[in-house]
Amino acid sequence: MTRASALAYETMRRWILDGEVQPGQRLIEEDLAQRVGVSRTSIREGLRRLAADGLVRTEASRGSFVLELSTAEVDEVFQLRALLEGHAVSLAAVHGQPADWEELTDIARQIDALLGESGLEGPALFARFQDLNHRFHQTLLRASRSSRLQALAKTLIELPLVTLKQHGWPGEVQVRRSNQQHWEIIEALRARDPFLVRLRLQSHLLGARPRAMVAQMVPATALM
Amino acid sequence: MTRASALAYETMRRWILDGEVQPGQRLIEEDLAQRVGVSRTSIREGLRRLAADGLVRTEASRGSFVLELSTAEVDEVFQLRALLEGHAVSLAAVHGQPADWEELTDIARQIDALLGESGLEGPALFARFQDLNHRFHQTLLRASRSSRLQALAKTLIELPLVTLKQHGWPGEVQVRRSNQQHWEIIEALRARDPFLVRLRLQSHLLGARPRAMVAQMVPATALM
DNA sequence: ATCCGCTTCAATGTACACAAAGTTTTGATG
DNA sequence: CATCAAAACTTTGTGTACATTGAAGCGGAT
Repeated sequence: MTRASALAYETMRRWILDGEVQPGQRLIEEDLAQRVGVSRTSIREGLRRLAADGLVRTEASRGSFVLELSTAEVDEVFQLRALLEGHAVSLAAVHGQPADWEELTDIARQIDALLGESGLEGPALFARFQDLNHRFHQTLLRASRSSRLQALAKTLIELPLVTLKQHGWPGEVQVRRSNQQHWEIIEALRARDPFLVRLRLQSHLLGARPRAMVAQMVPATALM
Repeated sequence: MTRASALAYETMRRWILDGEVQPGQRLIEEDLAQRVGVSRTSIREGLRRLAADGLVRTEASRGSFVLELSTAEVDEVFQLRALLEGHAVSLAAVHGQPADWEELTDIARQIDALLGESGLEGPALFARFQDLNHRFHQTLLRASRSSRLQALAKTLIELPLVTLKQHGWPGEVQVRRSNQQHWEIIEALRARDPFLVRLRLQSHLLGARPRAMVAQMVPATALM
């Protein structure tokens, strides 16, 4: 995959993740080709990659549609993330290097700094936090030294982003609590305690689900 | 995706899983188009789907290559299977229906029947067992009622098949032991015991790894 | 007025042709 | 004989035209 189809893929991916196209919306190849400025061939290739990522669903001879996620499905994704990322941090505790802890520490510091800045509110705070938080979790995955696990989790992490605008932004309080948990995860990693770090990461993820979802929770015994 | 590209995908997929093309082998689009009897366009679409499944790796402007898996990577895949399928059976114990248990029982009976047939040896026994075993695990996944989990595990299950011919066939003794464990898994499901069934499934999978791999094992604490 | 079937149209699926990139061969030069 | 560069060739990437399919609109019959 080179210039044109990569451009198509990345452009459309951004549109979906940034909410510029709505969940459930039909994507028409000809339109996309015009808007991105490449041929339908490259658009199609991009759409297939997005389908593989799970960000669009393609029905034969009927077109492609932006992913829609019900609340229950978002919850399902978070549970799977807890499972996979829990395993990842557990591996990270064994195989990770001090350089990994440094990187994580750096990100956590930047989030703290964010909270220190006065005048940073709602959408702006959220966007910056979102980005740093994403990097934190990616770094955790990389520290597991398992590229396959990393790939599996990466796709899951992105899915719920399509519905973000519907859930509203988390408040400053929640960001603060979230980063507190990041510090605790780093601590458990430095101690190289695979059990503790797994539990802390799973609490972190399952506790972070949007409030509306908690009602849809599957019994806890099912996750473990 | 309709006739031509589906044909391309399924044909090539079969070639890879049946070992008719070797791991690491380069796949040339023009050749494939001729052999399958469709245009390069459809071949390319098939190749992209195979890449999404992980069965081929595509390098930009350089071509597509059949997946190669080192022993360590096969082991990694089995560990991830243990993680995901362990979770799946745990969910199945909660959400599964009697009809699911019946289906599993039926498959286990067929495997027993296979062992009863005299004169069934090496390759032939293996092929039949392989198929039934695959159906057993697919049924378990379906019983979890989590389509996403099912999709994730499905791709993992197929990966090690590309190297099967290198590992040789399991003996009748191993098939017998394997199916004994299937019966135990069914028993735990009927009892709706999510913990026990998870442990039994994980033992089943990790114990079934080819002997050569055991040397490459990651410490058990890391899996949990 | 409603339902069925036909026509029309819009969008996807497939093939092919040309462009770009990479690899191999060949030949000249030290 | 080895090395490097340029040309020829092979293969992948992209654009465009045509085929097929599904959906929507129209018209007639009951």
